[in-house]
Amino acid sequence: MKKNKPKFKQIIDAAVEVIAENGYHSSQVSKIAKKAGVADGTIYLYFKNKEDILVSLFQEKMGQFIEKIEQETTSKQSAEQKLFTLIHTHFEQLSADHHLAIVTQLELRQSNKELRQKINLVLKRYLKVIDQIVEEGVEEKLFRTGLDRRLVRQMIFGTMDETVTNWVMKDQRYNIVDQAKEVHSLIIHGLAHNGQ
Amino acid sequence: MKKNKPKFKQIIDAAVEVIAENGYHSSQVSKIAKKAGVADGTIYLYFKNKEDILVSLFQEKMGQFIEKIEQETTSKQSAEQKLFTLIHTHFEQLSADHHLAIVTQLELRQSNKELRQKINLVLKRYLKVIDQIVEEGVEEKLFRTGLDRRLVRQMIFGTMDETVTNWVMKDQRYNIVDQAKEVHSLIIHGLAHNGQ
Amino acid sequence: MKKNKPKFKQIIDAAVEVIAENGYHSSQVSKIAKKAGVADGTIYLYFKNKEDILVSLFQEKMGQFIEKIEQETTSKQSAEQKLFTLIHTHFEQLSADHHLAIVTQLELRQSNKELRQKINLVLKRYLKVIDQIVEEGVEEKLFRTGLDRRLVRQMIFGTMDETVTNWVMKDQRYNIVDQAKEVHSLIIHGLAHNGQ
Amino acid sequence: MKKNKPKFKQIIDAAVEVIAENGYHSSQVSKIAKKAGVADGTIYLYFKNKEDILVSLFQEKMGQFIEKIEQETTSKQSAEQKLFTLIHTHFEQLSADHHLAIVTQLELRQSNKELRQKINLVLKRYLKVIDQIVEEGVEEKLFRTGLDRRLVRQMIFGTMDETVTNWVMKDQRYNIVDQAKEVHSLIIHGLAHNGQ
DNA sequence: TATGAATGAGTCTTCATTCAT
DNA sequence: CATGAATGAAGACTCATTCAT
Repeated sequence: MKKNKPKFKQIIDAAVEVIAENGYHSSQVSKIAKKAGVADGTIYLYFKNKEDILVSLFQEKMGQFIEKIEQETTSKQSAEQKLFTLIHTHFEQLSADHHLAIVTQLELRQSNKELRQKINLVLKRYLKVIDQIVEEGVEEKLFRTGLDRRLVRQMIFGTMDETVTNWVMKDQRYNIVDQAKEVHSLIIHGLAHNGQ
Repeated sequence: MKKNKPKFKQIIDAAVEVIAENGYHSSQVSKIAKKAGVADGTIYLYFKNKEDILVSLFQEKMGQFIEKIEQETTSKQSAEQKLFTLIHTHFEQLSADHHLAIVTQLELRQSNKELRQKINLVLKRYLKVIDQIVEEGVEEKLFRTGLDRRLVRQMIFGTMDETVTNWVMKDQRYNIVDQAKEVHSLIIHGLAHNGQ
Repeated sequence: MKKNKPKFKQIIDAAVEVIAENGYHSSQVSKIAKKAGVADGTIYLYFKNKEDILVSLFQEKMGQFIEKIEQETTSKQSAEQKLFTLIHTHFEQLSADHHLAIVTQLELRQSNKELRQKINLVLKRYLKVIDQIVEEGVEEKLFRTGLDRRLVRQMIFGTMDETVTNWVMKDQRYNIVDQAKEVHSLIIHGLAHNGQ
Repeated sequence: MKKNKPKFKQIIDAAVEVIAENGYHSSQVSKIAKKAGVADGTIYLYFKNKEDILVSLFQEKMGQFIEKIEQETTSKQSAEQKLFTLIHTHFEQLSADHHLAIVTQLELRQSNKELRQKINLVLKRYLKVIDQIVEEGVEEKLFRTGLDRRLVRQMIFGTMDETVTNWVMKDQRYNIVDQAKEVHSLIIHGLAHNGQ
């Protein structure tokens, strides 16, 4: 598994395309191989099995995804700005890669429990970023004290995830990046009147 | 499809059990038939095909699920109370049926796009309940004006859904009903200080 | 197996219709029962099994078919006239019952060897009629001597059968009865010049 | 479908054997694969589906069959000799391959309408050969004028086909090639006295 | 006699994976 | 490293037949 070989990335990129275009269950190894321009057998020189393609795909793509979010957020001053940047960058990146959006929001969820747990492992790094921003917010006295960290994380991630999934299922017909501000506001202030 | 025949429900209940215990991909029709105590062929007297079992399962179980929530919420006075009741009843019902929780949060998501769209059709009724509560909240001046209804709905549903999914993936080791109050608070007030 | 019960004929008539309309392989017992207006199980009070419906169908319908041919031919004087009448009546009867034509020429041939041998048993009576006409023709010195009886029978039956089959496969678009004269002539005189 | 691969022919030959020995309806794909010495899945590298095996079988075998008849007949001078050669070669070839005789005369007729139409397409080439011989016979003034070409073709093909089928159903217990002369005579002269 | 709900044996086809070249 | 032909396990679905009512 030499991850710096061009063929490794070639195959992963082919997999994203094939899965986005055909759906998870119609994405046979042979189809991915064909799109990547290699023989079926070659896949198995770079990946242990089919599931390993998917795990690697997620690691590779989500790795970059999270890295970008880390970069963008650390440069911001306040927790509030950081949270906005996180939401904005999250939406922006998936908006920029339609294939990836389909794959992460819809197709990859059709995998079995085992694969999903490996995916969650990758996501942990993202959740930590969220946790830290929340921590900072509390320290800055921007956020309430006594917040259940896990629930907060679930609200933030759940809201963004549901928002992106709905956008994908509506065939990405509107601009999701535009909604970052409002989502941010909802998370910060909730539904109630500011004054309350 | 004779939905009032006892065998119809027998098979659906067997399907919930089998899928929860074995996972979606290891749930062969023959396994469901065996658990239901009928012959394989009998399944096809009550369901068009395997996918139809899943769609019917979701319709049947979610129908009851949503009905319960509708009942519980309408009796409450304020939008705030209604929202709390919705969250509480949502958690309570899934908490009471561990198998169903696994099936709806994890296994049913492994279905293809087509099935998921049928599932979304059923969910629409639930989303309407949420929408109406939000509407009432705005009218009562409890909630802010100018809220993007779709985003609000996605925050509410996404937060609950993510919360339940995390609970299921943690093997339901803690009491999720206890969290209804905090989730409700997060949705109403967001992260910011009340005083802001 | 009380063959004079009306239901017996009811089922056979339904079978002819169903097979003609749906083809042999799409003619399930349940479909025949429905068309006959009886329950599936009732079929088995009148027939041993599905194959028995087909054998009975052939016996019943071919019995009448052959009987008619026997009647028509015996009244004729010469072997030449008898042969013409046989061909004409053969064509006429199938022409008058399109469903039966489809069933005997196309659909019933899709049955297995065993069933086909039972069918041949029924046909024997017909072949005997042909044989006797040939015999008479030889005695009348109308036909050549030294004819191989079996081959002659095969020529006569084969020609008629192929002619009807072609007509059925061309969706019965022309009048086959009109061809009786020419077929008769071909069988009597063959291809050669009369004068030879 | 790589028709020049040896495995293609291997499977077709196995299919002929299996169908001749077990009958059409007891000829499972797995049985054919086993006889051909390949895995079940290998069948599907060379054939689209089970029906495609049968169509290909008929095309392959009948192609050779007709080609041989074309070769043998063209070298003959008169239409009369050509017709004899056609009948003789027809009988000879099926006589030489007992399995093929069973398959073409009995088993392949158990296929559905769709398949039979594909088979008829292959047969068209054969019927054209017959038509041309008849045409030549008329030009040579050997045959009568005013003959209905289609009926003549049906007499010739029907007689041969019925003759072969009877021989196969009698378990090929006599020598059919010996009958070519008499069949030829019947077709040329019919039943009537030469002198008429 | 008549019903029709229930049975369960039987089979084609797919596709991830291997391995000889 | 790369190939791609070959493998073979696995499963949804049909439908003739039965039998309790």
